[in-house]
Amino acid sequence: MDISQVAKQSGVPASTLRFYEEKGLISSVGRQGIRRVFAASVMERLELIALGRVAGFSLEEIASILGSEENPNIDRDLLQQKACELDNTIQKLVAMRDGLQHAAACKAPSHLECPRFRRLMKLAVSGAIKGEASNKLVKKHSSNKALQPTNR
Amino acid sequence: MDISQVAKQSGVPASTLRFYEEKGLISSVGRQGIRRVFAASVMERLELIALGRVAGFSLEEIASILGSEENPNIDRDLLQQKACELDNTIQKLVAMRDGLQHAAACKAPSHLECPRFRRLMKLAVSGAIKGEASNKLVKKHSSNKALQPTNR
DNA sequence: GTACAACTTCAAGTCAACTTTAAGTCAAGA
DNA sequence: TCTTGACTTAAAGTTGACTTGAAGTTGTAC
Repeated sequence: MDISQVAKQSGVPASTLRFYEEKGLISSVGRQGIRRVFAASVMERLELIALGRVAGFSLEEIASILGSEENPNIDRDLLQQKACELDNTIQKLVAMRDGLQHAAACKAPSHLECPRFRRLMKLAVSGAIKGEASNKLVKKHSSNKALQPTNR
Repeated sequence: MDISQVAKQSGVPASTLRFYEEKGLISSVGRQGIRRVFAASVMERLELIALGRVAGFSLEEIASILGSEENPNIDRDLLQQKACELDNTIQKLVAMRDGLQHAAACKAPSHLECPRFRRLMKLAVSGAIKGEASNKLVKKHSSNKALQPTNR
């Protein structure tokens, strides 16, 4: 596949594909003349990258999770750790979704005053402020300093 | 509360608090001389903001969800829409978490080759690439240009 | 009453993740 | 052969979310 095919099929702009290649997130199988040639499997990788972004991981983190295309990563501890981080995130988002949903239906003058909303948010919120930094900072920390507790 | 108290208790730097105030995300109840004075309720708001960030919303979106502190937003359609967006995100993240978790335990040489992993990811991934842009770009489009198609 | 730490504003700087631009390369059709 | 259009690189520009710095102000401890 050439870059424009990948771009068309994936919806990811060619400029982004080049950028991702430069960052080591994807790789072309070779060149035809000066032009990149991609394997079909790059599509799957792009989807995983997109997913990782939705999950709040940085490109650098995604790279470390996925490893190189030829020699994929199997750092099981890292995977498990990311799964945990994600699970924490999910729990917050679920509470927030429920909070939003309730707020949309609630007749209280302001959802911030609705006790149900506040209770839901309390659930979601525990540790959210420090939690927010988690995807970014914990990674940073743990790559610098080894096993820090998950709770920050 | 003065800004340093809020900063200390919330973990949010004073510079960020000023930045958030400038952006209309929080507001001080007044000044003592030149210095901001915050109501205790700002803590709750900061937690909601942090949560919104984790959920992948931009500060602008969060502002529109929360409304002003005195006159909070009750655009129920918006809340419902955000709840839906969040639900889509959550579903992807759940599949991804399960995928990561499985990959961490799986004995296949590379998780990209493990059929279970691939099946989980397929679930997560459907629409992830276009989905990723949703929180950011769809908002942009809809505020700039009215109804543009979701695909960029 | 004065020193000074902690606040203030405003402007500029940083960082990640891209996008855009300028200048060049090349395969293919008229 | 010559043009054209899709690719190429390298560098600069953009955006969102902050952070940092410089220069000024002020409440409080001495």
